[in-house]
Amino acid sequence: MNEQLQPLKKQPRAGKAGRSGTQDDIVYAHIFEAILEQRLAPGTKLSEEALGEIFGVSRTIIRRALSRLAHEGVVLLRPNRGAVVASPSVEEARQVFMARRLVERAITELAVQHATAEQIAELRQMVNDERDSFSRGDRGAGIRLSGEFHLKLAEAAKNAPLISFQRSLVSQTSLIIAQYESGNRSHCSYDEHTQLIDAIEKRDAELAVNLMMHHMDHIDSKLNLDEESASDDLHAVFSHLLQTKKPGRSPAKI
Amino acid sequence: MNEQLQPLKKQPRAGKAGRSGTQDDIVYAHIFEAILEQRLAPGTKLSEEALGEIFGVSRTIIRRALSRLAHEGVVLLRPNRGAVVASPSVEEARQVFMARRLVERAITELAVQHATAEQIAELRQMVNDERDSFSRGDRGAGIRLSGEFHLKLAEAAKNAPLISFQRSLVSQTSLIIAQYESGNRSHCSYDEHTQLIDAIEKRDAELAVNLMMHHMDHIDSKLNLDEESASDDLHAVFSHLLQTKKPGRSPAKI
DNA sequence: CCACCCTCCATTGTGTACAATCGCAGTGTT
DNA sequence: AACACTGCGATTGTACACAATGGAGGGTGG
Repeated sequence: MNEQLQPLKKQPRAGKAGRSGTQDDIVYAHIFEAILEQRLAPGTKLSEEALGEIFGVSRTIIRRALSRLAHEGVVLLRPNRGAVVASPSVEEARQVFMARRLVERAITELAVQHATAEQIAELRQMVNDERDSFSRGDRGAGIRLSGEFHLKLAEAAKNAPLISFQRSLVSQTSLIIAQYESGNRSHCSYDEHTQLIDAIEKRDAELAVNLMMHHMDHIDSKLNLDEESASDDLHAVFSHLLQTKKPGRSPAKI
Repeated sequence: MNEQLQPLKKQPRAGKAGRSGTQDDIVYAHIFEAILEQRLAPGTKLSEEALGEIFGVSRTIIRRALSRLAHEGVVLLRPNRGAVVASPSVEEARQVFMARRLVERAITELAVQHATAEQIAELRQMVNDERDSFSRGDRGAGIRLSGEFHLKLAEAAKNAPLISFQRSLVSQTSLIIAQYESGNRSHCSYDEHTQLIDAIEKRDAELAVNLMMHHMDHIDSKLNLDEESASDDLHAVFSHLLQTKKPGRSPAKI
């Protein structure tokens, strides 16, 4: 319980996910990354004091980071009860995916119009990084980089509200993938990302949109969202305990 | 400087925009409403201490409310410099409107599928309130209610991420309308809202979407987004002071 | 007279103490 | 034995004190 990172007071940019300036960004990034890499399982309680001790900052900072994570839907903030890692239900996952299809289509069309050569180069670089991560077997980094690819694409679309929305959707998607992805398959084949970049570079809007939609299909076909897997329905979860002897109210309380 | 609202400690729901429980919601709602009603002009500085004194709470609460407003794009939060009422540029306004078209189309289609009779009744009630506000000449309340109508519609679409995004877009749109709307015309003709509800009730998706798109057209056609109106360009703003005698640099300081 | 710098003040950023709240366990009652 | 109630412990919610930053104004030197 006494371990603590270096106070991270002003180190310009720390380890892996260390972003720009302020402390909350660092805390935010570290927690987010831990969630994506499944070092923090859905439902895990995120105590302010414990986190504060770990990162060497006060609860004030932690609180801001948690608030931001909650706003993006990665963390659930229950009043007076503290924060837990969100555990999206199948229904919530469906809603996120529906919204993403909508946004990704628009983003793709806009990116075809506005992406600069420089941005396209950056996108290619990101795909490389992503491939490296997967070949190293670093699944968490792979999921994260794959998300950052889609976020970068949103930036190429040059529409601030869409970028902000996409950030939230990508975060939640990453969490959903971490939670629901079946087996060990690489979830976001970088090959599709490459093809997509090619289409954008050729300014072929129709092709790019088609590729993106197929990409979306692939992503959610790899998830076990089809009625099975972890359910919120207590009856379903404990159905093996339910004896079908009498249809009375006996199983009502576990 | 000494005036202060009643401490608003635990009054279940105060005045006009008083929402659910906690204090930040109240502060948030009051500031937001003040911005919409143009009692707070774009660019106005929002000092934490001053607001804290006005609402009778500590800076902590104010800070949270401001942070939330900033996240919705209604307030601009400059590090170490404090918060100001956002003053969206023409370009930003365009981006918001583009995103709104996208979202409203999806919301309309989903609402046609999922809206319950009860929700439709609520929507009709909101249109009535909106009409009342405008006939009373209460422009601020009108803009706000009109926004809430679109938000209610989003709720009928039953997609949490879309609702959240729509909330942010509606907030920003309201600010833009307050800032750019030409003259005294009612900006969001409740008539169009009524027609839209009718189409949704008849489950006519195509008609509903068409009406919504026309509605969007109307809204931004009423705005002076076409290069003119309140500009960021100081030279343009103060052009009436510029004497065309000499093209020297004399007018550089007012 | 203008430009630069330096000090001071106002305001925000952060840490921490105290208060309020919730969940849980122990106890008593039916 | 099961339920309800009450007190306790732990954790979050709020306020406030102090530190740090940025801007404005005055002063000095060129």
